[in-house]
Amino acid sequence: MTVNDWTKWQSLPLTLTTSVMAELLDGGQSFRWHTQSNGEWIGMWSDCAVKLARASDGALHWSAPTAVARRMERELAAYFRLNGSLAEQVNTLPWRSDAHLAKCLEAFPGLRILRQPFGETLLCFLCSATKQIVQIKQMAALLADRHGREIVPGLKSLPTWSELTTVSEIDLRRCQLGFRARYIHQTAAFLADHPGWLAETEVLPYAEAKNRLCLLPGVGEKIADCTLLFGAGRLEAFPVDVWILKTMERRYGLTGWKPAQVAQFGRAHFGPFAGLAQQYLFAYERRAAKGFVI
DNA sequence: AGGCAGGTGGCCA
DNA sequence: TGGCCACCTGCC
Repeated sequence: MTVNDWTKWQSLPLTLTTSVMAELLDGGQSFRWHTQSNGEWIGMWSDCAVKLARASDGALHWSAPTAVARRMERELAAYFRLNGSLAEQVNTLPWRSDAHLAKCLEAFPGLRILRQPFGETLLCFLCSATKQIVQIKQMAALLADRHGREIVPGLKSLPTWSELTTVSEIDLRRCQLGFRARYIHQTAAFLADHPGWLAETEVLPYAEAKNRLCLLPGVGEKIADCTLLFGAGRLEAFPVDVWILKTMERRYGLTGWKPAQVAQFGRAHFGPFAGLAQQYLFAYERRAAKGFVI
């Protein structure tokens, strides 16, 4: 395939620093973006593929395979949540009375929550248990390469849940999934037995949707919250992982609190966009761990 | 070179 | 309810 099979660059109404762009695309929300040697990013979701480039002034531009180009504008708007006002949502967060939050917001200007396909988000976060981002990305890439479908030559989608029902647990393990293979295999079987279950769950109110997701093998509170936050636009979801647990202890004094208590505190303290706050806190704490800030 | 990693489920008391 | 611990295995 040649460069002519991709559209010319078009403007995406987002302006980001290099590091916020990396945090957005590669900071643990999605595991399907990859940097290329020329600094461009290439990302995939559903049957979409898109390249992103950042101009020196921070403005983002996109290009897509001509085969999927016609609906990309709409797809991009949904994926990057371009219709909701980020500034408005950020402004409702309690940054006025929460100095640490204010610092996090300042450190990652423009960081937002993605709106990824529900089923894929569930799949990726089923892969995420006690794994780092690099490894989760590898699992996802292997799942796509071996069991997904070709979007355009050289780029493959993740398998759908229905496609996963035909994949044995052994073959899943060959995708470096380890003990997660069983969860994914069993979840695929459950979803095959319950047609429409996932689509219904996607549109349920937050608490009900979360309860239902937690019925799936391998899905607990954390993975359910991630799936709802990054894959269903439920910005009130407040996933609590080891990083957030550490942050809430270190910055908010919640020593000895259990994840469920911290989640409840998070939703109460940060409000209807708690998940957005979570992403800023998460990004900040990870950067701090790398030694860039304290 | 080994310990550890964006958790969960299933045991025990 | 609360506190272990096994579960896989490829990176830093």
